Amino acid sequence: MPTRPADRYHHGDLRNALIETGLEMARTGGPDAVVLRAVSRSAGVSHNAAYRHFADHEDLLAAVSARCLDRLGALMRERAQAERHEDPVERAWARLGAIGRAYVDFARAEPGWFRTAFRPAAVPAPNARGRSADDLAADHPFAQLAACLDDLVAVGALSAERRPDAEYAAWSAVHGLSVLLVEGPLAELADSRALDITETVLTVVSRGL
Amino acid sequence: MPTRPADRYHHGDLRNALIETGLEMARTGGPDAVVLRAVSRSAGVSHNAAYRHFADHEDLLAAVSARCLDRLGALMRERAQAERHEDPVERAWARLGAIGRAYVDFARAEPGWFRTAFRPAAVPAPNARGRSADDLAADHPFAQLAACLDDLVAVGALSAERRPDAEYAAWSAVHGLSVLLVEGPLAELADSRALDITETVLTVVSRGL
DNA sequence: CTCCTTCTGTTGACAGTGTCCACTTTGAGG
DNA sequence: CCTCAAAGTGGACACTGTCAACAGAAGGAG
Repeated sequence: MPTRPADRYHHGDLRNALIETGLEMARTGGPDAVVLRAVSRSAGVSHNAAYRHFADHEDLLAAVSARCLDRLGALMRERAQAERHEDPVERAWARLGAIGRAYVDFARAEPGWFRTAFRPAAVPAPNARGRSADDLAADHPFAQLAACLDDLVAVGALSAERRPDAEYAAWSAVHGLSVLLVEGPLAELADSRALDITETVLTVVSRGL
Repeated sequence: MPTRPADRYHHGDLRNALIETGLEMARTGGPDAVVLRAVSRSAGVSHNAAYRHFADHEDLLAAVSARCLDRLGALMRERAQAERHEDPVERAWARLGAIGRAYVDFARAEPGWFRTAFRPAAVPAPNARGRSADDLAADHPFAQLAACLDDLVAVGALSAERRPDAEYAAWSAVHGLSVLLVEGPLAELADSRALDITETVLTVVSRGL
C-alpha cells in the first residue's frame, strides 16, 4: 500500500492533501487563514514539505483559490441547469437570474471560500502556471455569464447593440453586492433583508441591460 | 518649542503622525503594507509607542482605513458639486453619474487607498469607537449616494416606488466594478477600456433604476 | 522649589510566520 | 545490488504583533 497516510516519507499525493487542508482553513478563516506552516502541520507533515509542491506560499494560496472558484462555478452551472422552461426567452432570463442568485448565495453561504476565490493576487505573476487572463474555463463564473448573455441575444431577448460589455455590468453588480454583503459594510444585514436586496439588484440589472 | 520633531519623548501628536505614515504605506501597498513596526520605525519612534494611541494593529489600520474613506467621500462631493446645470432633472442625473465616476476613478487612481478603505474588518468590533453601522457621516460614499437618489425622487426623475433599496443596486454595481478593476480579474485592462466599461455600467444602472 | 503621579515612549522578550540551507530517507531504474 | 533523483526533515534567519517591565517628561500639590 504505497499511499498509507501514516507514512512519513512519500506521502503519495501531498500536493492535493495540502490543497484540501488549505480549503478547510480558508472555509472558516478566508485567505489569511491559509498559513503555510499551519496547513503543513495539519496535514501531518513538516513545515517545509510544501516547498516540494509549491514554489511559494502565494503559489499554494493560488491553488486553493482556484478550487474555490471552481466550486462557485459548479454551483452556478447546477442552478442554471435546473431552470427548465419551454419558452426560450423565459428560460434565458431565468438562467441569468439563477446564476446571479447562485453567485450571491455562494458568497453568503461560504464567505471564506468566496473571499479566497477573489483574494487580490499578490502579484499578477507573469503566467506562473500558464493561466492567462482570458483562458477561462467554460465553468468560470465570467464565462458562464457571457454565455448567458449570448443566449439572450440569440433568443432575441436582448438587442445585439446592447450586448457589448454587458457582462461587465452584470458581473459588477452581482460581484459588488456579494463583496458588500460578505466583507463590506453590508455584512451585518439580516438574511431576509439580504435576499430582498439581491432581488432588487437583479431586477435593476435585468431592466437596464 | 514643545513639539520639536527630534524629541524622543512626547512627540506631540504621535497618533496623527502614525496615521499619516500609515497612509503613505497603504497608498503603495494596500492594507497589508500598514505594518505596525514599519510604521513606527518610519515615524521615527520605537515599535511599541503605537500602543499608547492604538489598542491594536487592527485599531491603527481602522483609523487609516477611515481616512481613506474620507478621501473617497471628499472626491465624490467635489465632483458632484462641479456638476452645475439649470435643469434640476438633468442636474440630478449628472450628479449621480459624477459620484459613480468619482468612485471608480478613485479606485483606479489610488488602488492602495481604495483597498484599505474597504478592507474586510478583522472582526466587527462591537463599536470599538462608537461608529455604529448606520451612523454614517454625511460625506460617507453611501450617504452621498442615498442623497443623490432622494434628489432624483424629489425632482421627479425617479418614481417613489422604485426608490427603496435603489442605493444598494447602484452601490453594488459601482463598487463591484471598482473591485474587479483594482484587485480582481479586470485589473490588467487598459485605461481606455476601463473607462468605456465604466460608462456602460453607469448607463445600465441608470436605465435600470 | 520639590515631590509625586500620570502620560508617553523605550527596551527586551516570546511565539508565530515565510523562506533558505544542508541533511536524510525512499523508491524506482539501470 | 547500487545509484540517484525526488520527497520530506530539522535548523536557522529575519520579520511580525503583542506583552511586561522600565525610564524620561510634564504638570500640579504641598
